Amino acid sequence: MQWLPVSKARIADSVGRLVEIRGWVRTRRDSKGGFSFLEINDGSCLGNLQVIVPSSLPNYNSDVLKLNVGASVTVRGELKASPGKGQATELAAADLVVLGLADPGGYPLQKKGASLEFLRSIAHLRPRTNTFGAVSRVRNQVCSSIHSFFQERGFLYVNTPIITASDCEGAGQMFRVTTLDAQNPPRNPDGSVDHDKDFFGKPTHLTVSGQLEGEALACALGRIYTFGPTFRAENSNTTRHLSEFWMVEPEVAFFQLEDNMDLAEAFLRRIASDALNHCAEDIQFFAERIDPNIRSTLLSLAEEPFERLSYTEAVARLANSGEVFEHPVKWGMDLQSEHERWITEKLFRRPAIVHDYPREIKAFYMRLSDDGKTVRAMDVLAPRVGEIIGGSQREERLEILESRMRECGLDPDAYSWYLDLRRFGTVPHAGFGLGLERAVQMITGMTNIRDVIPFPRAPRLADF
RNA sequence: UCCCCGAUAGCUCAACGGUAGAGCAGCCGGCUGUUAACCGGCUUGUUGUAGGUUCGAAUCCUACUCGGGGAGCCA
Repeated sequence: MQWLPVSKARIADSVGRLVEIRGWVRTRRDSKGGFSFLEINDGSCLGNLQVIVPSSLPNYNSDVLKLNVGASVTVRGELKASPGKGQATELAAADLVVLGLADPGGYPLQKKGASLEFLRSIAHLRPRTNTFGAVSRVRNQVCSSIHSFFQERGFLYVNTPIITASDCEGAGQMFRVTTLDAQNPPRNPDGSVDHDKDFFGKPTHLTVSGQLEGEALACALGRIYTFGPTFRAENSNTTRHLSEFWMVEPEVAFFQLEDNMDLAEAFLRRIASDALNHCAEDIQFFAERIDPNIRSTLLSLAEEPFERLSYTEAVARLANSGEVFEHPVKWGMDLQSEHERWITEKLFRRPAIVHDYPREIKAFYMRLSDDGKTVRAMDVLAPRVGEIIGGSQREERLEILESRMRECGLDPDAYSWYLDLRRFGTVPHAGFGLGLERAVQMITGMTNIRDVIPFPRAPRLADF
């Protein structure tokens, strides 16, 4: 007798098979006609398998009638075509074993819907809900698509360090990594902390980006991508920020900004179409329960080209929009959320790539354009989610890169290994970063980023 | 970090300053190839915490804690 996942047991082709099902009870309905209905979910798909348990089973009264939401069971029997509506198949139970009961007095998940806020407080149990199951399966599909997309294009999956000593990448506050005694650290004669006594002999932090190391690898291997955890110690409390999140960072030698934009667009397109093709049942669930427009959003994402416009064009469109913005628009300022939303949600109603930003508001490593005013940066903006990808063509000219560092208040000597990439065999190259959780938000329609990662980390939030 | 909103039964929510309620879950009974099953009955409370105003506070005021939304920072 074969152990079959619910996803397989639910398809009509499985009728007639003798199978074993292992999972958790979602609901029980008793019939005085001499049997009970159980619905079993095992996480393999959104739908449950209906099980018909006859009262003739020896443990019907002692076990089956005690089954509540959340109980774990194994059931054996024959899969039959279901005469009822809502499912193609059902399992005629010949044998049922209870692995663990779930006392309804203490088990917080019952048949009535619970709020997402409440589910956040029971992060260890919310994977058992329809919503979080669907999110988890879509998140898995997105991860799979990421690897497939790059592997098919000859990218090497590389791993960059989690612990980093480059502590001034300009990408936000960092978490310190240390083995020093916080109460009583070793000190220099002048009273400052003696970092030479620390584990690595210098201050170290959790990475905020693998980009700089990724550039080193791309400038040897050609096309690479990283996919790993990233840490930001910013005290930001929003529906689209996490302190610990997963980021994908491709980096490609000999790429210019236009190539980079093409790559980013094809990448997001692939993620959307894979979700539509491989997670249809879950997407349908999101359309019914989370965001009624999610399907058309994904179809448009998968099929229609993104809008592209320069920062200068964007500023002009905003200035002439007739819209009253809280932050007045003028060239040189960074685009605010309200501006990004207007561009993606009002002007185009789909993703847009804004490129060639003023040098003053972008990072030192972005390539300076001939106009001297802008750098070859790009942001992919998505409706509702905001900036989902940020990237640029990198500055490959040594002297200009050094002067840009000084301009940004950084000491070039601290980046000597990074500058070596320009000193020896420098090449044009470009790359970008995609926030995995924001991608999952875009695909699912989930509005709070804390609901698309199993155990979210945010300021004052490190439970479980 | 700033602004706004909120906290009532296990969950989702109601209750004009005047005895704290409903649905779901649970328990008992009925009915039924059922589909968040259905029908009847029963049970469920330190109204987030601490103070204050008042004859009387879930309701008004203050502080705190926690949560949500928005802003900034960004992916």
